[in-house]
Amino acid sequence: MATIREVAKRAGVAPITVSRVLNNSGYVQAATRARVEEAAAELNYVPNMLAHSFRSNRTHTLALVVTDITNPFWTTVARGVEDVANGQNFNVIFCNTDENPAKQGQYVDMLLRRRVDGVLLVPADSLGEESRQAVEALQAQQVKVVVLDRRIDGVAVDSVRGDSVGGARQLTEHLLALGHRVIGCLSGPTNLSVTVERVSGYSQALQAAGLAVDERLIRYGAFTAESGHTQTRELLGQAPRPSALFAANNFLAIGAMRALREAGLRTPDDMSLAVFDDLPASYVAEPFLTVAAQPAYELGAAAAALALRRIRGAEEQPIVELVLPTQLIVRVSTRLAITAKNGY
Amino acid sequence: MATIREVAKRAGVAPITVSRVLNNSGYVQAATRARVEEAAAELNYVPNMLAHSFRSNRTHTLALVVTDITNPFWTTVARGVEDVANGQNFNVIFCNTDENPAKQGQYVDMLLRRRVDGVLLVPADSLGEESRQAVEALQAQQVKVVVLDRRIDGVAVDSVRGDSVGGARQLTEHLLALGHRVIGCLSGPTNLSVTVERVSGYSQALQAAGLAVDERLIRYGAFTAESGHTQTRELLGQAPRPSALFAANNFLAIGAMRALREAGLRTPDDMSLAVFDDLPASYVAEPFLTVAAQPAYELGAAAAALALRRIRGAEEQPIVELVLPTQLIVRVSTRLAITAKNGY
DNA sequence: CTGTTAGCGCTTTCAC
DNA sequence: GTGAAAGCGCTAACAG
Repeated sequence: MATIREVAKRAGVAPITVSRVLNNSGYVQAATRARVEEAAAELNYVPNMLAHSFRSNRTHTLALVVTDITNPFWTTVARGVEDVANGQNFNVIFCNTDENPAKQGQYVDMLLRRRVDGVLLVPADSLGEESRQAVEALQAQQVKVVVLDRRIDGVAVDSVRGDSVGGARQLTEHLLALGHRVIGCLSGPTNLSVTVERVSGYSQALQAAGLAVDERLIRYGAFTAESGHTQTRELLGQAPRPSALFAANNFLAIGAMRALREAGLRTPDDMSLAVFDDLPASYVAEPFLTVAAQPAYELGAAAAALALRRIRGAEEQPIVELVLPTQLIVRVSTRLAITAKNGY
Repeated sequence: MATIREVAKRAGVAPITVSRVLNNSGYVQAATRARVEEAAAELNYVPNMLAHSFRSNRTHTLALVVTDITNPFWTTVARGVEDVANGQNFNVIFCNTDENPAKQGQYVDMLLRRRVDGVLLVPADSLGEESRQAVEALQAQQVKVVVLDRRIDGVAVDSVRGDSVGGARQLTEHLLALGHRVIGCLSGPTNLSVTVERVSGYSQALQAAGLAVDERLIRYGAFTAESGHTQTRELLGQAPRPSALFAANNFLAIGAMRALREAGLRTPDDMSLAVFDDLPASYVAEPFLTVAAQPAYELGAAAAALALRRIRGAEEQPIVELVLPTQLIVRVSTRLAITAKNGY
């Protein structure tokens, strides 16, 4: 495997000149450049990026640390990241934490050893101690960090996320406008900012409508179909029984729909369902759920762009906190309460 | 940032001893080891994997080159890859080719420069020239390649894929057993082995049942919802009109369902639908489609394991060609032809 | 069991 | 514009 030295010899120049040609750095005469390029081609030269990275301390690598790439939301985010990164000659390493801070910590160590230039982090426990430490550990080694989707408090770091409060409020307002007065809230783990914010958006909408927030109607759990199933069963088994559900994430909604079906309830006839996060159009033949859609691709793309900007040297710029709006898409899983079979 | 030299100085040993401790290579006395570890901890030492990789020519990195990570099938494969890789201290770089051989070529160049240890490649044009060249270019630089999902002929390379022929035959036999005699076939690009094999499985089942293969019933296109939509409309607009459809991939089925709905046809009452590839359970509230499910996670895991095995030095082992069986899951999108409204 | 020497392939620094 | 020298941090090869 040819080295830069061999190319230099063949072109009759010094290695450094070859380096300058290949990296487009410094001035090289057109004729010299041509000779170098010819020599490189003849030798089938493949630059050794390891040596390059080692020497220059720049790996041209981003890491995307998500909870589970299997969730279509993260998949779409990932695609946005990859497209932007690839466009700027960066590669992306993917990591799944499964919402596990310990696993997140291991990944952070690995990424530190690897000297990745930037990390896009979806904190496993955004409101906990460990995620903040992870960010600080990364930043201490000059790794550019962008916090994705969730908020971490008490640390100066760029962040990109969807408007959880706004989206939840939109959906709840929509349900209220349809006449629903008893609205169940399915949500996630309490240590995540998105849970807190979405429940908060839900509560805000109720209060703005002059309604009291009934804690019995708010469930917490995991952002999974199983948890959505459990939470829904709990809500169905108690009084007051809701005429509509707000699901704080797509998987929760899937579980809710299963529980409703098992209980012999139909959506939207017996129960309206409004959901945070859409499913990609290619997954569903007949879009059905009323959702607050986050711009998943754009979130990923923006986060990558932000990280790359810092990596290119925008160190002095002020911290960026990007909150992208959600889009309310009314489909057929929600309907007027007055027409619902249960009489609300 | 502390180096191995500083750790060595602090521990009163030579750098190489520190290296041996950190890499668990060679013998080191327990006491020495303890001192080194203590020194490393005190200095908050983070090994420089760049230097390590550069020197040892091993990056501990795998690349997964798929067509589009946004397809839930690839997402699941990716998860399998990542889990196995991470378990052996490897990281994974993801690349999307969008079925574009040129993009694939660019990625291969990049991965070559990066000196990744292994590449799991879903060839963009498996039956074309460029994918074979990509594999050969990689192998020429000692990169371990595993071809995923699709077949590339004429090159000695490990491969892992689902049983396309068998799965397609299973589904078609199922439709035949239900009494369907005119079965449409929606399929993908002709330059992919999976297209050829799935159409072949479809044809085999027909022939085994003593039926002629009617070319008018076989459509080709892209593995997308849009194409499934188009292909279905074409089939609906011609004679003989099928009473059942076989879709060679999940996205095709989504498009087919849309086209059927637009045409006022219901599944399975007016048209049975059997599909290659399942959707992950967490995406669908009510699993509906009769499918031949590929073990997506296992495919990814097996491919990663195979690559890692080669990387660990199983150079001399014979070429492995792993074909994992599909599982027929009969749900409610297929039914007896005799009961169908169109009178078959 | 531990150390010395050398060098991976490239780029930084300084000279011309 | 181009080059010579030095060295990034680590480990292979060989001593002891």
